[in-house]
Amino acid sequence: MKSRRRFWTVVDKLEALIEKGEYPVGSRLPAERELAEVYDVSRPTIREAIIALEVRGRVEVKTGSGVFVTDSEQSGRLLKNISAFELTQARALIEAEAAALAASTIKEDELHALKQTLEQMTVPETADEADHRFHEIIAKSTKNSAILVSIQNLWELRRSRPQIIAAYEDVCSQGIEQRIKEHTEIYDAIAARDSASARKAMHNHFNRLINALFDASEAKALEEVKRKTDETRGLYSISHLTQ
Amino acid sequence: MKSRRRFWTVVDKLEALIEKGEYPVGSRLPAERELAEVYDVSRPTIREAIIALEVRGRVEVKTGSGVFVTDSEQSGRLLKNISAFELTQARALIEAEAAALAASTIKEDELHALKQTLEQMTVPETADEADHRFHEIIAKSTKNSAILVSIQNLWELRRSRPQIIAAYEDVCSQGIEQRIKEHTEIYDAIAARDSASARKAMHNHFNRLINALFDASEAKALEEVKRKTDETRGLYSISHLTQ
DNA sequence: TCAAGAAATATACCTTACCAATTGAAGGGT
DNA sequence: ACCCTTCAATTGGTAAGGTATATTTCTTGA
Repeated sequence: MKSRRRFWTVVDKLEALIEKGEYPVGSRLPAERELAEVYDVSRPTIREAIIALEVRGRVEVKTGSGVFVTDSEQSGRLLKNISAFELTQARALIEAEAAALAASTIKEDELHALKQTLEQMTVPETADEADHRFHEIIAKSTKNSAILVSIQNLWELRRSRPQIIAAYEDVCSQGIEQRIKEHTEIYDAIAARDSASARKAMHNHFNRLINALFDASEAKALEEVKRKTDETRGLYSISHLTQ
Repeated sequence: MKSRRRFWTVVDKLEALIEKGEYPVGSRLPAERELAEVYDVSRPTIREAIIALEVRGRVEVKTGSGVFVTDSEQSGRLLKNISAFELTQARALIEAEAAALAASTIKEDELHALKQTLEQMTVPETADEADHRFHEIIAKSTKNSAILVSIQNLWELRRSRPQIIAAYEDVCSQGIEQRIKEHTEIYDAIAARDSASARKAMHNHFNRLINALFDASEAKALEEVKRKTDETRGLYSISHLTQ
């Protein structure tokens, strides 16, 4: 039941070579016919593999000239090294602005849906999902798809990185009333169409999260690590950005 | 200088049909040979197009059975409908916060590199590239990878959507001195480690861009369209968000 | 009648072989 | 020194046909 299509194996091999630095950024890959011979497949199969790499953004094909390694695999590398602190800070900045914007663009039905998530947040089973929906409704209420996808991307990041999931799990379970209180403050500000307060409330929400993350990591850390953490706490704080 | 490879046009057409609902989620596409006949290309070309769609996650190929439309084209659908206004507003909000953050996290060498881009901006040939680097250096200066990738994603969006490219081209060419002045104000604020001013300067920069975009679209629009544009101008304005 | 197995069919998979279009460099003429 | 032509290398694209796999249809036996 193997039977992966042949070009995928070629894609994997070429991608590995690019990763390894065998084909540096900007360099040209061997000609189609050479690759066909090396990997013992036909030329169309090589073409398919190269198209897959092209769609993935790893290479660029120049007609009559050759296939060249693209620069872009940097962002993929970046994604792997994002910490929970960075993610939270980014969400704080972006979602605070989204909340401020939403305060003036949100519609009644969205406001109603937002209030409903607050109620769902009191039930432990649906709390996490409600949290997600709460932030997503605000993002959608901005009526700006670019902001929405930015926030969705960050959420996806949180969902997909194991280390970040672990970090959040420690934090979310504790302080349920606090969590609801913060979300309620955000809701109230948006419902009152108060952009500045909405921004502040969202900042406050995430600032508490960041500090909770630090506390959690502190609890786990050894003494010498603890000292380092304190030093960098200031770097990821957002409290000084509010006014 | 057209000469896009043939399979891309097939990809576009198939994607459009999927988008349109001609091929609903879960349904099977016509056979290779049929598609080859319909679009008047060879079967390998059809195969290439399908592989591109597969890598993009739009379809799934089942050997011996057919190629089926995949469910998860949601976010891809969103990306297609982002207007230049939305993109600019999103950049305004996010990059303004990035600038505010960078004002307290930027290092001397980054500040130096930032100043260099200002000089390159005076040369028309390198102005656009310098613009890009200017914003990228600020993003990197935040020392937050999540913010960096968010900003990079938005830039990639600007680079890849033809309609957005067109909209920006009309605007960027005009008012070079103004553009440099705005960037200089941003630089000065960051160099002075003044977060609030940096945010304000970045807001100002993008706010001018948004209005220029509206003016450009107004110039092209007919009378009745013009009226509508005026009505929605308030929706994408960010001036009310600054303090 | 119905269910299980076998054959036929439809489909994607992969290859070989060929020609066309584009690029870039080498070479020659001014 | 410069420009133009030519030519080799490369990718772009096509045609035709055999292979492997999945699905459907048909046969056959209980």
